[in-house]
Amino acid sequence: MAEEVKSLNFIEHIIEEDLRNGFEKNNLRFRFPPEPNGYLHIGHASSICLNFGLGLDYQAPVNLRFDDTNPEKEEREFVEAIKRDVEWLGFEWDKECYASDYFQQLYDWAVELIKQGKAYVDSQDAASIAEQKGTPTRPGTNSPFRDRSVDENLDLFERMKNGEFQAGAHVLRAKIDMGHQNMLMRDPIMYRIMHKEHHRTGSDWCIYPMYDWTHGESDYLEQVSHSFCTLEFAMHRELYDWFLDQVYDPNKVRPKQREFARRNLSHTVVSKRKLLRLVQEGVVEAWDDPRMPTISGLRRRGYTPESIRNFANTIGIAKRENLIDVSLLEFCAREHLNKITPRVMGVLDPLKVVITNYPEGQTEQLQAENNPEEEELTFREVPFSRELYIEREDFREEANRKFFRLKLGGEVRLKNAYIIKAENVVKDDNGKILEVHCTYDPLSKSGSGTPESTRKVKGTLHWVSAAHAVKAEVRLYDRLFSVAEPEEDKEKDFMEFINPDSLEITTAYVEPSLAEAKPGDRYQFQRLGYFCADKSSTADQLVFNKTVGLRDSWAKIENKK
RNA sequence: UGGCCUAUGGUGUAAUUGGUAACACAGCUGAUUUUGGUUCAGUCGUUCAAGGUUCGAGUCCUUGUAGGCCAACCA
Repeated sequence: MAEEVKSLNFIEHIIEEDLRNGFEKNNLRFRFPPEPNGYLHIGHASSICLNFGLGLDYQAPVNLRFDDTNPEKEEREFVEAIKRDVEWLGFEWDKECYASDYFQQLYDWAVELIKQGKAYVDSQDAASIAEQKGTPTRPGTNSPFRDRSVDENLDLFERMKNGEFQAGAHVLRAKIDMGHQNMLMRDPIMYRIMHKEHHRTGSDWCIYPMYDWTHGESDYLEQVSHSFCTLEFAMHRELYDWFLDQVYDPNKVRPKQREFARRNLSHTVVSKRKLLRLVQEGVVEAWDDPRMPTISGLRRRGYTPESIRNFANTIGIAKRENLIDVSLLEFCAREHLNKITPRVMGVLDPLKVVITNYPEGQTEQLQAENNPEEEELTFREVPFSRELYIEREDFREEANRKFFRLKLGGEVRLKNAYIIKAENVVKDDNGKILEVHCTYDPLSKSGSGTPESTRKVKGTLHWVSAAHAVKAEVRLYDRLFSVAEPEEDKEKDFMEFINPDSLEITTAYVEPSLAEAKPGDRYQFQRLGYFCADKSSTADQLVFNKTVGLRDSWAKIENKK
C-alpha cells in the first residue's frame, strides 16, 4: 500500500518549512483572537477550525485571546457568548487571555520607546492628523509636535495615563516615517485617551492601546509562534514587525503574522454592522435566529458542530477571493444528520385520508425503524388507524407516470404500514379536496413477510394517524437573501435583497413519539428534511426548526417543466 | 499618478515543490431502495493572456490583463 500523501494548505506549508528550518516543534503555539464586540459567525468558525485544527495536528497549545482594547464597543456578554460558541464547536483552548492583561506591560514598553525617541505625544486633533497622513500616492507631513523632547513626551504621556486630559487632547504616536510607502508606517497612533469603563480593568486606565501596538506584542508575550489573520491585515505586517523589533529578545519565539482570505458564504452577509441591522430592524428575531449565519444561529437551526467543522475543512484555506455556495454547507449538514438523526413522520400540510375498509375505532401499533444507518437497528411504535393525514402535495386526482405518489385508482405504500389505493375524493363547494377515501390491503403490512407485504409499489408516503397525531409549530426557513452576493451591488443597500419568504410558520401533525422532544433534539422528518426542536419548544407546544431539506430530485423534475 | 495581495472546471481546494492536472460540492445518466433520502456506478468540465527559460512549466522569469486591499484616536 502506497502511503497517502497528505496535501497541505499554504499555512501548513509555512509551518512545515519553519520546522524544516529548525524551528522547535515544541515551540509551536497558536491563538484565536476575537474582539468581544459581537457574536461569532460562520466566518469565525473557519478561523477557529484553522487555528484549533493546527493545534490538534501539531499537538500545540492554542490560546483564546480576547482583543479587548476598545472599551467603547466591547462587553462581557460577548466574551461569554464567544466562549460558549468555541466550546460548542468542540475545541479546548490552552489559556484564556485578554489583551487587557497586558496593559501595564504595553505601557512600560511605550515609555521605553519614548525614551529611545521612537514615540512622541501629538497634541493635534484627529482631523489634522488625518490630513497630515497624506494619501497612498502622496507622502504625509510631520506633525509640529514630532520633535518634542523626551522629557516633555514622558511627562505628557504620564499625565495622559493619569487622566489629566480630555479624550482627544493627545495621542501617543510611534515615530517612524511620514513619507513611508505604507501608510500604516506613517507615525501610527499607539494610544488614545478614553475615559471609559473597561469590562475587565474598570477605570484603571484612561488611555487604551491601538490594535497594531497591542496585537503583535500580545502574540509575543504569549509566545505565539504563528499568528494568522485575514488578508486586510497584510499591510499591517510591516508595522507588526516594526513594533516587535522594538521589544524582541532573540532568545524568545518571534511570532510570525501570515494572512489568509476570509471565507465568503453565498446568500448571506457576515459583517457585524450588517448583522446588527438585521437584528435591530427586526428582519430576524435575534442574533441566534436560525436564519442568521452566526454560530448561535446555526446551532439553533440544528447544525451540528461536526458538520461545521467538516465544512471548514472541506472549503480549505487560501489567499484568493472566494464565494462558497451555501449548498456545500447544506451538504455537510445532511451528511452528518443523515447518520445521527432518528427518522420520524410528520405532516406539514395535512390532507385527510379515510381507509374505508379499516374497522372504525381500531388502532394498531406498527413497528417503525428508527434509522436505517444504524449498525444495530432499533424500532419504535407508531399508531395506525382508519383516519390519517398525508401531505397534501402527495395526492393528485390525475397525474402522469412520473408522479409516484397517490392518485385516484393508484396504489401507494404508507411507510411502515399498508399499501392503500385511492378510490375517490370528497370536495367542498369550491372544489377543494377535503378527504381522500382509500382502501387498504390488510395482508400488505410492512414486515409481516406475506407476499402482499413485499409487493413493489412505486411510491412510499409518510403519514400520521389523525387521532393520535400531535400538533407542532414548524418553522420553515429559506435563505435570508435572494441573491448570492447581497453586498455586491454598491448602488443598492443589501437590505433590498432580503428574501421575503425566508420564514414560513406552519402547524404540522407529528407522530406521538415526538411529544418527548427536548430543545435541541434533532430528527429527520422522513421525506421532508432535518428538523431541530427549538429552544422554546415544550411538551405543550412543540416547536421545530427546519435545518435543511432532504435532497429533492422530484423537485428538480417538477422545476424543469 | 503609488504600494501590497491574488488569478487552476459552475463553486471551493489540491498537485509529492519543474515530471500523467486531482478531490469535494453542484450538474447530468443509470442501478439499488418500504424516504423521489441514503448507497453504488458512470459522465460532463480546469491551469487569466502573450512571450521566455527548459527535454519537460499550473509551478520559474518578463510584460500585460482582471479582481481585491490600503488614507478610523476600529479590530
